[in-house]
Amino acid sequence: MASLPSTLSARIQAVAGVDPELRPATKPQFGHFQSNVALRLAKLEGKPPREVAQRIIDELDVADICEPPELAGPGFINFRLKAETLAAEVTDQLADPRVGIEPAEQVQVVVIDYSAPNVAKQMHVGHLRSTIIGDTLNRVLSSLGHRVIPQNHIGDWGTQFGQLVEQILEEGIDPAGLDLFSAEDLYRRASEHFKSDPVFADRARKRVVMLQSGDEDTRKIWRQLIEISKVGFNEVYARLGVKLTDDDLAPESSYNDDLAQVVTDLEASGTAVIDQGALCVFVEGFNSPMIVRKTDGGFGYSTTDLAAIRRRVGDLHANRIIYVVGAEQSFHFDQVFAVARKAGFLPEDVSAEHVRYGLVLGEGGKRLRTREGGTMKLVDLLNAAEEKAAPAVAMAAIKYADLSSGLNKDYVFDIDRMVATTGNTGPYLQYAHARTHQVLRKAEAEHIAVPDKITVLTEPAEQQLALLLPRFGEIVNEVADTLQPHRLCGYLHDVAVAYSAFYEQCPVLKSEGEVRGSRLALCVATQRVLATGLDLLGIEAPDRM
RNA sequence: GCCCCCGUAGCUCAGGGGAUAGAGCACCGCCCUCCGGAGGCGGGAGCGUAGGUUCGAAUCCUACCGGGGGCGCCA
Repeated sequence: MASLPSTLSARIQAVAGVDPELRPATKPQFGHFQSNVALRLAKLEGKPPREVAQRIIDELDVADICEPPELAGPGFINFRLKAETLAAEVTDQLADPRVGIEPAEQVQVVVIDYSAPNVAKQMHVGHLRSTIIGDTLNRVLSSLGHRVIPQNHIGDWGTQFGQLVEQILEEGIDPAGLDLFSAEDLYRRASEHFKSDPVFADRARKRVVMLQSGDEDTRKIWRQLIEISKVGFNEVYARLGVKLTDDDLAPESSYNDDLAQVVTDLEASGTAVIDQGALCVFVEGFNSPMIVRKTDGGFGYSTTDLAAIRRRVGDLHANRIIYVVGAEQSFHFDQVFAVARKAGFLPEDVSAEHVRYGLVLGEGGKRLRTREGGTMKLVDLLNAAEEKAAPAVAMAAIKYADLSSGLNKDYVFDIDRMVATTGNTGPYLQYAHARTHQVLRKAEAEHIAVPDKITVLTEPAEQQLALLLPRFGEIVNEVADTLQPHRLCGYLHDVAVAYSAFYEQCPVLKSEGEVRGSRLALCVATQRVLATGLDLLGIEAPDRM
């Protein structure tokens, strides 16, 4: 079924001949929708804009869905929907089990790479962004019917594990008894030991080789470190309510066996060449090559990422691959994608997108780094939030604070602002949702039936709300296309504001007859949009707070 | 040096070429005999600079200034 705006848009286009660029009105006094088509046509036709607009209005036949269009300002055409048209639109949405989210015409397999914490280290605030942005994209794309395959690319490989294992052996620690707190302390000790003691450093390097060559004792300790890390990660995922499970783990180490083949293929095809001792891929437009095999014969993370792309395309059959990784990796991913295209690992019909989010900055806009002492563990943030509010509300505050601003911008970390429960926040949306339930609960207690139709929309506050609700599906599509969750946040905030205004200005239970019934139905419609929208953001929508 | 991102209110942020640039926080003043005040209403204050494209620019282009990030063997 064509949406109302698209129907209206088509009618205007039939008369004007071009896309009317129908937009929601910028102000209530301009009606519900506006078009600037006359302003653009005026130049072509060599006539005054208002004259062009008037001609369009005269020829336009929209009397069945709109009040008479109005000519305004320099040549805008303003449209005000008939109340019954608006009511029918919301009623349709009310009857739709999907709340207006239209299933995608082309179902895709979408791989989303997100979270990616490091083994034997606690997650920090930077992981928060990747985790919850990825979780939201997962939910949004899934809601449209796409098959989403999360990939949690945990850091379980590399030279640091030689240091860790060696330190464990030296201290005689049972790694199974560690948790992420003590593992991170161990990590620090191992790192310092490595720098200060050449003998230890040498043993650590040899231990890396043992790990890589599959020495069983070394592998056993390594596996235990991974196990205790998974426990820690899963605790955080559970608290955050994100959907990641152990089934989604795609650790770096899982690509080890593919790396040699990747490199062999690159070399065989002539894509990679030896330069200064290292095997490199040069791609036009990049001022440095990608090193796929180091001079010492080892592989770096670029090679791992190429192997991951191959698996995602070849085994997982991805149509779209999304990486939720910090903006500082932009060059890396641009290069990985370019090399993968050049090597034929990434076919033209598979898209690869880097959802880059800004750095987490501390006070004063300085980069927040563990080494600088400005340590903020993710669990500390969660704990701080839960000191101020119940868990569901605290998580809503944190998630919304993170999701509601644009991604491609550095991010000033302010714990007090993040856990605020007033203003444009997650709790505000939850509160609006709880208020819809409050009204409906009372209606039920008083045995007042809730109709399944919106019939009366006379008050401006009712109309504003009714105008907003049916846009839900369109907004979800926008998020799926642009991968910008903050658009959904902004929309839901608008809905919550509109509901608050409605709530203040339009008594529901105190009104009577058809008006009361219609307003109750509007409460249900609002409740469903807020609950569904919050769910897409991974935010709980309690019935009461 | 080269490349990328970002400069909007005191602070943190929205603004898909269109009408008088919007929120929140903070500050000031109001609103509970009225379905829950985690709320609502009102107030002051802003597009880094200079050009250009356009009927129209916060938005597109160029230069400059300022901040951040990145640039062959860490991941």
